[in-house]
Amino acid sequence: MRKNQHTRADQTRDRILRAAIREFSEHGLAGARTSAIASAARVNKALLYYYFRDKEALYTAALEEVAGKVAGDAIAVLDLGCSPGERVLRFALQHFDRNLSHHGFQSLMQQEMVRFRTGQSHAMRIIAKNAFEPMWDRALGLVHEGIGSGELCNVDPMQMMYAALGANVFYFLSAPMVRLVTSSDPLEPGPMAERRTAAIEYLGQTIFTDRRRGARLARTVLAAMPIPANAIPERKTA
Amino acid sequence: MRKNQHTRADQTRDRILRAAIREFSEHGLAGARTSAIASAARVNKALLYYYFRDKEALYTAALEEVAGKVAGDAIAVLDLGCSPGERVLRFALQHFDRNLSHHGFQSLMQQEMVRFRTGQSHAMRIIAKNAFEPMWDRALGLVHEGIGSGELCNVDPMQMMYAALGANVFYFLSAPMVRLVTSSDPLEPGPMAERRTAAIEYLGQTIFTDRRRGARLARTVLAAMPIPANAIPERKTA
DNA sequence: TTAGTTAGATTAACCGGTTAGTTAAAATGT
DNA sequence: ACATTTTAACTAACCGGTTAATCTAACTAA
Repeated sequence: MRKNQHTRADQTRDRILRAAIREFSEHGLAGARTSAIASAARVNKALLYYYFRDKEALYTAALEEVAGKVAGDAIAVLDLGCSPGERVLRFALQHFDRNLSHHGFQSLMQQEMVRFRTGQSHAMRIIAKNAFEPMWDRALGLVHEGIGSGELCNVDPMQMMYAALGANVFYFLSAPMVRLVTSSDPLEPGPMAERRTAAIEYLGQTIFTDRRRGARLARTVLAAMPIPANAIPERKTA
Repeated sequence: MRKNQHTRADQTRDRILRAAIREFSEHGLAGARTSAIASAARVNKALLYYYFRDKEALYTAALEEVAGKVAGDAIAVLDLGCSPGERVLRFALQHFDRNLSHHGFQSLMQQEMVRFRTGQSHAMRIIAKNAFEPMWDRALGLVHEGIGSGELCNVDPMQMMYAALGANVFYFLSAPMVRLVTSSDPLEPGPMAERRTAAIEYLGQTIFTDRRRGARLARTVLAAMPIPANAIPERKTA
């Protein structure tokens, strides 16, 4: 079960996968160029087909890699030792931070949702079962537990999740438009940090039965989880 | 300023544009096939190039059409005679309904956001100025007014918008995944109607200073705006 | 008459995928 | 210990299909 052997081959495969994630997230399946992936991975184009059956298999592999990592990180947070309510806050904040530091991942997922909805996608079923179902079950169970113990308000867990995660997705999705329409740039460190704080505080004030406790936990969580560095900076090509 | 002349030419142009919107929203700029657009519009391929310079110009035109319509509809709601708070609720509900009945539009916008963020897109600047800026200014002004009159809670209008619209976008975006992960389908009429109600009621309870008033207005708005028919049904191609 | 439209052939570029071959290192034989 | 064979990793060059876009010539409706 060794996943990351230090052999040269595995390093190469990994380079290809990373390059693929980037290319696909920026251009979609159809728009991505295999030659671009190859050169970004500093590899000959034919080598892509040595490691992966075809373009779509590479795309699927990229998707699974991303989904696996996202779900794995999330589950680690969901299994923390603190109270259910605090874990929900941490979960939401982690989701925000993932958008911030790896928003290529999020683009990839979003594009795949569109692709799947229009009825072309085998990958989705697989990553749903392997990655997202375990995560989702845990998240909903957690909210359930929090409601049971009286910590969280008694609302449909699903609806709570939409509120918690939707605002994050929308913030990053609309950022380019907001930058053009207003004079400030939501992706600049200042506004970003403000929004990050606001999102968690808002959540703390709305999902807890004891608002005061919610506010305090929000502050705790924000203090415990620092703003991550932007791991994969955007390259402005055009 | 006659926009929709009844001449044959304008009808044809319109058919092309509609077909383009659909094709681009389902497959993206790169994935869309001009031949598919032509045949969907029941038109010869050469005619596309009679009306539009090239594929990208057609794409841009499709985007402008969508943006214009969205912003126009939204502004009509924002300029209604009722109180600012009620108009915000109507605005949010309209946004939900647009996702429901024209979610091709939303896909198109989402894809373009990704495209723009990675630095390829002239269209965005144009539609931001012409369509979204007027809409956005009005929406924010409205919230401001509502806060001024004491109807709405004194929170950053922008943050309120993220909460109001984000959950909607995320609901539809995640629907395919949720369908696979849970046993219920968010896009079925039942869950859909439930979510629609929940979203507006939630908003009513969180943005108004007088929660009771918010709840009442939410009911009013829900009663006044019926669930629209799914105007552009999905065709499952694969 | 003329703007709108079709049919279909054609071109040129692009791009996914293949092929045939190279290199390096590990495995094997002696 | 050294020669050899095998295997895995990798590359340069190319092929064939696809696709956007053009052109010509004719047809049709207002």
